[in-house]
Amino acid sequence: MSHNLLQPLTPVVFHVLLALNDGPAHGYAVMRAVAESAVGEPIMGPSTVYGALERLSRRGLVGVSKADKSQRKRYTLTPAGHQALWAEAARIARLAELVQARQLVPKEGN
Amino acid sequence: MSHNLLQPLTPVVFHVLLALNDGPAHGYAVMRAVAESAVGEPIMGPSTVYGALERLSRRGLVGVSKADKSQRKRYTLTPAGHQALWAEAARIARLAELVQARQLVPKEGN
DNA sequence: TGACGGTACTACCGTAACTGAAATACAGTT
DNA sequence: AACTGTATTTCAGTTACGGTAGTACCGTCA
Repeated sequence: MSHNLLQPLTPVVFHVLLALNDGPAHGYAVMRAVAESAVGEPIMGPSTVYGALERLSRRGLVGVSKADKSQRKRYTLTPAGHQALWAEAARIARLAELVQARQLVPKEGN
Repeated sequence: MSHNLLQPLTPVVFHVLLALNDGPAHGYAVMRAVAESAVGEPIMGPSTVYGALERLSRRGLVGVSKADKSQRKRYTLTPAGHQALWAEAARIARLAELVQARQLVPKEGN
């Protein structure tokens, strides 16, 4: 088993993997999905998302393939990518408990 | 309401603020607290923690003062720091729900 | 047809953050 | 005096992030 050596994930990376967890997609679709799941967080422009996809593919967490004859690329979550996402999900769950336990989580409007 | 312009927090920063939430402390104590609350995440050495404290004080999220005649410095969470911590706690809670909703969160040992 | 808006991706580049390694300093013990 | 543990600093290297901007393709609607 052993760990993958990239934890914790940065926000972009997490949202990108989360998007791809719903199935393969091309970059632009990932961008939209990220924009949706990351409401409240600062907007992530193209370079941020595509940059993350690029880095992730270099590290083997996502696979890339030319979709059709168009300019599009199809990004897919690899097993390693799944694992990284799970690990991060677990981390987040742990942090959420921590935060609960200490009774942070205030209401909107401090 | 309005946002503070530094979100999301990086892991170090989050754990540091969390540590200081229990009350003022000096750097070394923060280091130990961080090591404790960040179990499972990669170990953060002195430069990481002190570096974060330094940046946080520059941004006014923590205040610094000389403790006594010793070399120690006393770090305190400012109101802005509290707010940032709350905001991050809220973000984490949101992510945890997201993760729940999508039924990530596997069991230990994948 | 030609302007326009939406889709889809790429390139460049500065800033800032993180982190390892190592050095310093002081206090108390042995 | 050597050693251990506390407490902090410095330095240097890498990487990620994110802005701005540019390319390209497609459909549509006047």
